[in-house]
Amino acid sequence: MTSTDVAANAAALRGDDELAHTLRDAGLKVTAPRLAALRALAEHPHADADTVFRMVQAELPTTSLQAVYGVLGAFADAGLVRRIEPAGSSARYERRVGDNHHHLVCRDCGRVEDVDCVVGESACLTPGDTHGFQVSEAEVTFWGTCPACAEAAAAIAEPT
Amino acid sequence: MTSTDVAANAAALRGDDELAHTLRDAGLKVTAPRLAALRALAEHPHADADTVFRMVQAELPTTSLQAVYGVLGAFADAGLVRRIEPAGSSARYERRVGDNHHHLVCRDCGRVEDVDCVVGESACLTPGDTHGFQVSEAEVTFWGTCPACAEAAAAIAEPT
DNA sequence: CAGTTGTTTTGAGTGATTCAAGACAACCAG
DNA sequence: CTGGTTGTCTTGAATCACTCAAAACAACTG
Repeated sequence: MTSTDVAANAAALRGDDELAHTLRDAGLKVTAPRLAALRALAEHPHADADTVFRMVQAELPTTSLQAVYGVLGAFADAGLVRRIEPAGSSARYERRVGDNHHHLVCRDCGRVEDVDCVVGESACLTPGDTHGFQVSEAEVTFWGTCPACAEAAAAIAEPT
Repeated sequence: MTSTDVAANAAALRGDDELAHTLRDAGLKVTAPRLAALRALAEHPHADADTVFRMVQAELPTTSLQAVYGVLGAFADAGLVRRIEPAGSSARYERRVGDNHHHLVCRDCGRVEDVDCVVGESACLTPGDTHGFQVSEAEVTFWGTCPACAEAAAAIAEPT
């Protein structure tokens, strides 16, 4: 192990310390796959299970896909991550939780970006007729085309 | 066939006439499974593919599930129905299309109800930061508990 | 009424996710 | 620092919603 490796490792451990606290505070045991999953979600804020799996596997090659599903499920149950399921893509997980933010989804490539609520929350949160439902949350998804896909579409429509 | 059957049949045919127009106007051929699917959607305004399948099958026993998927896909492509995919349930189809209305979904049983947009459409439709996306649509889903599930939960929490 | 085009049937396949059982590891008490 | 308990991970298999493809069939056009 070189000295840079040592430094990188120390930094990773320092980061892991914080992540470990996050896990313990949520009442979850601290394990390597969980720390790796949290790190993966920090790097890819709207990753799907397979993306998390590949990133975890990169450092812990024995990790199974089912373990990742288990980890993500436990995180979601503990309120540590939020699970979103945009129509047409597989489920995505994000650590930004507890604030009422919404999503912008690309119809072509499925890319997801966060957007903050534009109008006041209370207006967003209250439908006119609740049909007797006890409404607990309003989820807003903006559908559109991301810059990359818009460019790609333009290139096809009008080739040079 | 009794006289009431004749009357019912005539009414059904009159109804089918309207449905046939709907299909033709959308550029689709008129077939028995399609008429049956439209009728199923009129009766169950947020039915999933399997529900439509069972209803179509009740009057056309030879109809296959794949035919229903084909029919619903053709309807969606033609803009005749809107396909919604609430997280955690299978895709649902509704004939109410073209107006910007939203949905109320029960977290427990998946029941879906329509709600009209509360705040002005334009406010709903514009996120603060679009991240360069060309935004075309805003989809709002209200999550909550339907009256039946709320009652069931109360009964479990506080048994007599 | 025959031809063309689009639809339906039949049969198989896929991808995301879940279930179950046993091996294993983290955390607590001693 | 060690053993027991509890929760987590591995392995292997199964499910569900949905899609694909080819051939049989039926709706509309002329």
